[in-house]
Amino acid sequence: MPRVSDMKERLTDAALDLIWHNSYGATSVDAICERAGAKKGSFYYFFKSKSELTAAALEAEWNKNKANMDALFSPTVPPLERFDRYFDYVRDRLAELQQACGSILGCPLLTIGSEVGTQDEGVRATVDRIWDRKIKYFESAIRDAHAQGLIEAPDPEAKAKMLFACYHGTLTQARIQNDVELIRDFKQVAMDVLGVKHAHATSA
Amino acid sequence: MPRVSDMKERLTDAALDLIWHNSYGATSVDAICERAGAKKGSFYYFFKSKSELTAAALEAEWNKNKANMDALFSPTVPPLERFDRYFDYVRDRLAELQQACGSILGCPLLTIGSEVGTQDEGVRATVDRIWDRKIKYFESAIRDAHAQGLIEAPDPEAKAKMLFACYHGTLTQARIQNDVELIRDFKQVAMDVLGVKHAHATSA
DNA sequence: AAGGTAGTTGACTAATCAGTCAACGAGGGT
DNA sequence: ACCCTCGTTGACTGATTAGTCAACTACCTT
Repeated sequence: MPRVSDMKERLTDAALDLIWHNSYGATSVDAICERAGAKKGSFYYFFKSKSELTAAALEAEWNKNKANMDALFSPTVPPLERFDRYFDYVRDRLAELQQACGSILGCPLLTIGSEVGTQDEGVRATVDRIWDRKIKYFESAIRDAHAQGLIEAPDPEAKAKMLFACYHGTLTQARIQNDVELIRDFKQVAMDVLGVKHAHATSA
Repeated sequence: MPRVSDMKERLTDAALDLIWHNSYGATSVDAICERAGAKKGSFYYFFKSKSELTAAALEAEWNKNKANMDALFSPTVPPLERFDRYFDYVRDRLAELQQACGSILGCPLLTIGSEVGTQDEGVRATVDRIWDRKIKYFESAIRDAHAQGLIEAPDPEAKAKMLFACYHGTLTQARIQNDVELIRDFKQVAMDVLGVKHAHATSA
């Protein structure tokens, strides 16, 4: 057996998978262990509770995705196009996962945050922290778009927050109705929320 | 003991309360019984499972709120004002509940739907059904606004769906961050999504 | 090659879970 | 006064839950 173990990562991967597919409450420590190929004792060697593992799993997921997000929201990309690329990317990824598991899964941050936010401050704070980091991509793109005169957005932070919330509402509706197309339709809504100037036709 | 019992209603009330405050997974049948002042046997006399009770609780909540929704979205009210009143109403109600329980609770439909949607088809279908009914209020207001030339919305159903999704995203963000003010800010976003014609200033 | 340490094991609690059941109670209809 | 039935009771089951623990293993350092 290797001196440096990959068990911690196997556990966070398994946890995020199961919680994202099902829910926090419906995912037992036993199930996580089974999927990770770990025994109970190993679990509690690395994490002192299911709650702490969940927070760790969310952070691990963030770290995995960060480089990707950096690329999608690269300042070299025209600001409004960054949103387009991001929304397309998420939709494609969720469609892929749907092929594999039958369900549109939405965003784990929202799903988990909404479920345990009022009961588990540790997980809630983690969701909040990562949420803020992701909003920064939106905020920066909005500020750039404003600077280029593409939109009128004197308060990029507020606008980013709102767009982020709307996007997650759409992802969640897609999860509940198991319909990926809502995410495609959102791209126009995003332009409306951003107030893209040359958009006269608000629907289409 | 009364021939006609109010136990069924006590159980649905207790269930919705607990599930809304916490979550479906974190709410046990025992806890529901305790709050309703019922014994286990009574519970399973009225409902054959926790899942069935949850669906019934959501329907009961809908029935309680329907008259109120009808009033808020009365055709006698100017269409865009209906949204204003509705958003204010929900914000006030959530702020009230926050006083009582310390948390912004968001919308139980989304919270429950997002949590159990992939695992419990009965509850998911119930959420979906009620969701559709509520969207009809939006749809009708949008159609009226379009007819009056206040907005450009050739597809009121799609627009209503999108606005509803955005609104629920905002409610959920408010729940996760325990911040009611997001709901106030949403009113401007709603106007953007609707594409209200005389809105040049998209933020402020 | 000796020992320390990072990691692993599986059996073990004690609590809680959803759901069952046979027996009981109190009205209302006749 | 009768029974019938709607509603109630609480003890029960068996599975599952999160979390504990002392013993064990294999590698790395020295």
